Amino acid sequence: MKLATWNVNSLNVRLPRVLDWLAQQQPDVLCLQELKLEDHKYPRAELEAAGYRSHVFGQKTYNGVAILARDGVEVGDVATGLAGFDDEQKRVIAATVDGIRVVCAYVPNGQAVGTDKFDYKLRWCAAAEAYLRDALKRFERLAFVGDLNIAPEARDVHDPAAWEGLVHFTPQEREAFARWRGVGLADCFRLFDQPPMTFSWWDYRMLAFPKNRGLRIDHILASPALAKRCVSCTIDRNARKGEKPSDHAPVIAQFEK
DNA sequence: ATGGCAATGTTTCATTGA
Repeated sequence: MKLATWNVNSLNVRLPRVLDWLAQQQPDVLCLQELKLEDHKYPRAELEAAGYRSHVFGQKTYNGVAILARDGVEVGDVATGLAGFDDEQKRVIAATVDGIRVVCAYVPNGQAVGTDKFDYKLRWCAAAEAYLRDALKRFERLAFVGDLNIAPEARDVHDPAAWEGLVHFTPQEREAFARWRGVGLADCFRLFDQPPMTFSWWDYRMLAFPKNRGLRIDHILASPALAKRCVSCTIDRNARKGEKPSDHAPVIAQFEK
């Protein structure tokens, strides 16, 4: 199964690029974040015409997530939000897809250390940990994917010295990511040799993309039973090129049966 | 060879993102 995740930074704006990308990559499952639209404005018909069925948890202006599955791929048990964590922001949708529990998440940005938003991010990450611990008891094959908004290690940051202590690369956030790994999830990208300086997000400003000044903050994490079936994990930086790109690139993992 | 913020709504600026 080919599984991908992509923060599209407005599906309204990005739809043509998403359709192109689906035609080119033909994933079995695509998890989207930052739809920035309500469910009734979701371009369901266009995506169905492209051969994908969608499960959507949308929100106006901010957030919003979806799981798309190629026609013929079985999807069941759709759930939204983090059970037990009261959250007005639409950041999580989960579904069982072809026997794999897929949790599609848009982790809060956190703005800056010391702000309410940073506290919310840390509380959110702790709630996600509890959610994942419970999910791992119920689903042998589990994938936790999305814009997790944390660069887990120095090699995931173009300039770790400059970023140390800044949001996305604070010790507290790295610890939160480590705890997700601690419940039994593997970072699929690091199961393989990777080119150095591979990132999934680049600022729109300051020539960040051409200079490759990015962060690896989009991830596919897998339970032990799923990780051992992972045969590749890559980031498609080509999707960051050209006209009107998202500031994030898709992460793609392939799992054998 | 990439390109020098982008998207949204509160809309001609403010807010948010990362």
